This record gives sequence, structure tokens and C-alpha cells, in this order.
Amino acid sequence: MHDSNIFLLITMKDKVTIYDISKKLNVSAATVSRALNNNPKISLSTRELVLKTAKEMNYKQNRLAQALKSGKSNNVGVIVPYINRSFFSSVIRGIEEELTPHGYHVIICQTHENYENEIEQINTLINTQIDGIFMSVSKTTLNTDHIEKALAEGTPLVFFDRKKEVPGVSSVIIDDFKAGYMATQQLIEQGCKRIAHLSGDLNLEIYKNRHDGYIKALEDNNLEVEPDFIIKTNSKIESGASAIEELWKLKKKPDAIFSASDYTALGAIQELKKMGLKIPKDVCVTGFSNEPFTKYMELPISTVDQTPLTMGKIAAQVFLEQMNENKKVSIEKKVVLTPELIVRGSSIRN
Amino acid sequence: MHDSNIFLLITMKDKVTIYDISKKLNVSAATVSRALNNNPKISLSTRELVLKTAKEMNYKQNRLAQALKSGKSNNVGVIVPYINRSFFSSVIRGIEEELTPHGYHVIICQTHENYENEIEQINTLINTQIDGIFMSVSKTTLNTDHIEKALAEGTPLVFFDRKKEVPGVSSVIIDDFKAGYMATQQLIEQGCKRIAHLSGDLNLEIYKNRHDGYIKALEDNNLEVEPDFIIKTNSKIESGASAIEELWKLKKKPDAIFSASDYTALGAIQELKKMGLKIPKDVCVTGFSNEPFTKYMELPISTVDQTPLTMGKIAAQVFLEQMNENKKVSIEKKVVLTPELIVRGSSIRN
DNA sequence: TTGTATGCGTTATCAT
DNA sequence: ATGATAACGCATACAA
Repeated sequence: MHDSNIFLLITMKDKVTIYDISKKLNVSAATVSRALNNNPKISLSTRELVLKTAKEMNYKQNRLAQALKSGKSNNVGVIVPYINRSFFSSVIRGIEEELTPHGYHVIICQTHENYENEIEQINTLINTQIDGIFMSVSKTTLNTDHIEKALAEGTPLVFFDRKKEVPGVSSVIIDDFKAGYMATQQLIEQGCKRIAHLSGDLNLEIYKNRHDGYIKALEDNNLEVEPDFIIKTNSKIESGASAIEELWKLKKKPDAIFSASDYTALGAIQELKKMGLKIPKDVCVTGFSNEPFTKYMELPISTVDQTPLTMGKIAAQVFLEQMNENKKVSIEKKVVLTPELIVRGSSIRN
Repeated sequence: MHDSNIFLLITMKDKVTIYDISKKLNVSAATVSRALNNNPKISLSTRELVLKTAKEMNYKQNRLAQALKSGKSNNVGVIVPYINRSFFSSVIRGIEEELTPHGYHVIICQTHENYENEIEQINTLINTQIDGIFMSVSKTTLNTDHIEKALAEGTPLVFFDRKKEVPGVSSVIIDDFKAGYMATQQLIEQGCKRIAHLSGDLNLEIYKNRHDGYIKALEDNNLEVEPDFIIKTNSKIESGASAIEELWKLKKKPDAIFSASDYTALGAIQELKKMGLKIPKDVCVTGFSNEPFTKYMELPISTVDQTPLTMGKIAAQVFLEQMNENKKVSIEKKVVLTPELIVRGSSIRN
């Protein structure tokens, strides 16, 4: 790492305020403010004069002062485990794109999947007087005291993807049950009869729902549910590989894998190949999340797209609606998005 | 999409201020403020009383008011083309992690590679009184007027990855020349003698430097530079495929590809396989950026890691240093990070 | 050590 | 239509 320094002086103008304009024009600051805010109580001529002068003097509104005065900062906070996860960064993008045209700025916070951090982030966000919070709860979040506290302070909150049941809080999620069902159904349609499931932590709603959808699809097709076929994994590649090891110790081997994570699906595929099995001929595999890599593999992996961009946009819309309502009444809105099953080579047999 | 509404009343307490505390305790607001700010000019007993009462009353500092008073918002803005690109979201993560412990919040803005948006984003950020701006310029950014304007307003700015030459602006980039050199050198060491280069837009500094590093490595190894071997591509998969088509029309075919983008490298690999060529036996391939997918391919792709997390952290450190200096003097700091060549199956011959 | 008064930049209320 | 003034919540210079 190499670096070099150069010192130089910069001349920075003092920030110009409405008082500077008012002095120059021999009018009151109130008049200037009115002109700037399209207040009807002002003559056309003075308004135009003020506007012209403001531009000349390179006046910029101080949104901080505005915010203090109005009690509205026009900032929102987004709290996610890690912002560089493909899914989360896409949701944030959606939120940003929907909110920017309405004059909001998006502040990002990471929890690193840590409950303490989550509490901390919520608190500092509230101190900053943000107008709303979007969040996907951390895996280690046990109770919702911190969230209820935020609500009590009057901060609207919208959950996305990973939510908790908190009265008065809106949420935007995908139908994980349906996703699990669709994925399993597609495997069944390929002729698979012994479908194993690599589940995440079933204490988390999203994984529980994917699991339940899987079960329901089996039942609806009169396929037996084998408890041994359900392995708890942790979204890591290695976890997918060891799940396969475990499964292949069984007397009856699976002929398909529905994984609640793309990473475990990848690990499973790698392990299956290592064992000399052909995909999708011997074993069909479907993952979950539509991680970018699933598309680019030589054998592209079937997966479920959670439409993160849409999720972000809808979450933003829910927030905007909330802002337009009477602030004393909070609307709890539960939006459930339909995920998209993306069928690729890893689960197509014919 | 299904949704249901529930209406409910929430009771939100009015926000408590230092005046509320001062009234309750029969002291002045100034005293409360001092207690809250660890000001030495206060007795231990009153401080503790105030602190205790503040907690009891659930007092939260209003950072907006603080900001207005101090002229420091403790917010910074980050401007990138798209926040859900793996590289950018990782840089942002680095910035966030370095700045959060110092009490800063990170506001994100996207330009969509559009110059007008970039100008707009800078302006609204300045209105919000952010304390600094981090940015990677858009591909379509032609001049630097908007940036110089921001500087003139007194807003510190730090470039990362994609920079422009603006006096007084610090930057954190990787050594793209060295990266191009290292990648090419490694291909040469595999015995490749006819190395083609899929370059990006050579008007952009980063691509120009990668290209120049490639040329220098060839020269240093007494390999001929073939102008026909340098194809301009656009970071899309298809662009990589068509580049291969073009190259394989030549009389003399390449035996290696150094691509300035992982996506074009992928497209090239797909096309080469389609043509029946073996990688790395017939053709070695190296990409650029360490996109997540390169690691997970059945044949993992060699690439250059730009250490985005580190880049974000260093950019944040540069900013923090700047904040500690006399504000009338701006330090221009140019940090050049050494990228990491990641050699994988696509370019290992033995 | 504590209190009083003022200002940060706006906007809204009340006069004029 | 315009001006004077207060207020948003906090921090500090100055007084006491």
C-alpha cells in the first residue's frame, strides 16, 4: 500500500442562509422563506426576485434546520444483517429507488446477525429522528422489546423478509410456504419420489414455512414423508456436503434434494458429483434465493427467486402510505409476495 | 399478492427534551445539557441525578438539534452506480463498519451510471448537511464541475475505485496496472504465449491501467503485442462470447484470455466450450473482480480480487483523518491498494 | 458549580 | 403582501 500527501488550501464560502438573501434584498427572512416554499401569500414579483437572487447567491436549503422545525427528517433507516448479501442489497436498492423520488434518504445499518447490535442500531436511528425504519431481524433476535420501544416512540416500522409478530407493524414477505410447495411439486413432476429437504433453522419462520410447504406437496402427491430425509443445515456450502453424506448413509437414498438455501444446494451438488452421481439424472436439486452464482454454473441450479427488488419497493410503498395517514392511527399491513420458481438444469430430467 | 389491514390505536409519548428534565429537577436546561455531555463544569451529584432522571424519563438526545447547533450532522453520503453490485455493496459495508463506531451514519445514493443523477445526488446530500461524501463516479460522468462545487461548499469528498482528477480530493483505488500485470504474468507462467485481452472502455482509467499492465507484462516477457488480440468489451456475458468469435476468426488463435471483467470471462469460457476447446488445457482464462460466482463454478475462474471491504475501510479512515485536521486545510491523500490475484482452475495447467 | 441568554436556519403565527 | 417574533432542541459564552 503506497500513499503520498499533498497539502493545499481550499477557500470555502460560508453557507448562505435566507437571512443573507433577506439582507441583500431588504425584505424579511419570512418573505424569503415564503418565496422559496411557493407560499401563495407573496407577490409574483418578489418571489421571482428572491428565487433569482437565491440562485445567484448559490443558496441551498438547510434540511437539518427544516427537519428540526418540522419534526420530519426525511431520512429512513434500513437495518439488515449484512448489506453486501445479494438479497439484502437488492431490497435496499428497491427501497432507495422508491423513496428517493419522494425526497427521502436511506441510512443503512448492519446487525451482523447480532441481537445487541440490532438494539443499538434501532436506538441510534431513533436519536437521529428518522421518519421510519425498515428491517429484517437478525437470526439471534429473541424478543421484540426493542421494536416495541421504537413503536412507542412513534417511529413507523416495516419488516421485510424476516419478521416478528409485533402488533401494529407492517411487513412484506414472500410466501415461503408456497415457495417450498412449488419447488417440491416441480421435483415430483420430474418423477422424483424420494425427496430430501435441507432445512435451515426451523425456529425461523421463513425456514419453517418452506419446510411446511415441502411436506404439504409430498402429502398432496401421496408421497411418504420420511423424517430421516429432513436435515437441518446452516446455509453454508460445507453443511450441504455433510448433509449429503448423512443422507447417503441411509438404506433408502433420496432421488432429489430441495434445499432451503442455494449454498447448501451447491455443497450438496459438489458432494453428489464427488460420489459419482449424475445431476439431474440420478438426483435432482433445487435451491433457494436465486443467488447470482446459481445462474452461471455449467449446470445452472434451480432455485426460488424472492423478488428482492420488488420487496424493497413494496416495503417503501407501505411506508409511504403510512406517512400519509393520520399519524395517531397506525395501519398494520401484511403484504405477501409470490415468489418465482426458477427451473434450471439441476432439476430438469427430460 | 394478498394483504389485510388491521387498524389500531397506538399511544405515543411526546418526546422528552432537556427542558422536561430541567423542570422536573428544578435546574436549568444548561445544567442538564452539561450533565449529559460529560462537561466538567458540574458537580458529580447533580450529574448523576440528571443521568438517572434522564434514563427514567426515557430521554433521547435529538441529534438533529445537536447537528444544527454544531454544524455537524454525523451523516456521510455514499454515491455509487448501483448498490446491489457485489463490489459496491462490499465497499459500503466496509465504510459502514469503520464509521459506525465513530457515531456516523451512512446514507446511500445510486446514480444508475447516469451523470445527471450523480449531480442531483450530490446536491441533495449537500442540502442535508452531510459531513462527507464517498463516491465512485458514474461511467457517463464527463466533467467534474459538480464535484468541485461540493468541495467549494466545504464538503470533504473521497473517491474510491473510480476516480477523477480533482485537486484536493483524496482517493482509494487499487493498482489496476499491477493487477493487469500480475494476471498476465501468471498466464505466461503457465506457458501461454498468445494472450488476448478483453478490455473494458479504455477511456476509463481503471480499464486503461489493466490494459497497460497487460501490455507491460507481455513486453517484459518478450512476447509480441498483437493489436488484434485486444478486444473492447462491455462487461456483459454476451460481449465475452462475441469477443471469442471474433478472436477465433484470426489466423493465429490465442492460447489465453485475460478479461478485465468476470462476466466477459464467463461468456468467453462458455463460448470456448461450445467450440469444443478445453479450459485450461487449450486456453487459459482469467477474469477480474472476484465476483462471487467465479469461485463456485465447477471450473472455478481465476480472477483479481479488489479487496472491496478493505477499500471501504480505508476510505473511511481517510475521511476520519480529514475530519481531525484543521478544517481550513484539506489533505489530499491518494491510497493505492494492492489487489490480490486469485488463481483458480481456469488458468492452472499443471 | 449553576443559571441566563443567545443562536444554529427554518417556518409558522400573528400583526400590520 | 409583508414583517416581527417565536419556536424546534440543544450547546455554549458569559454572568453570577
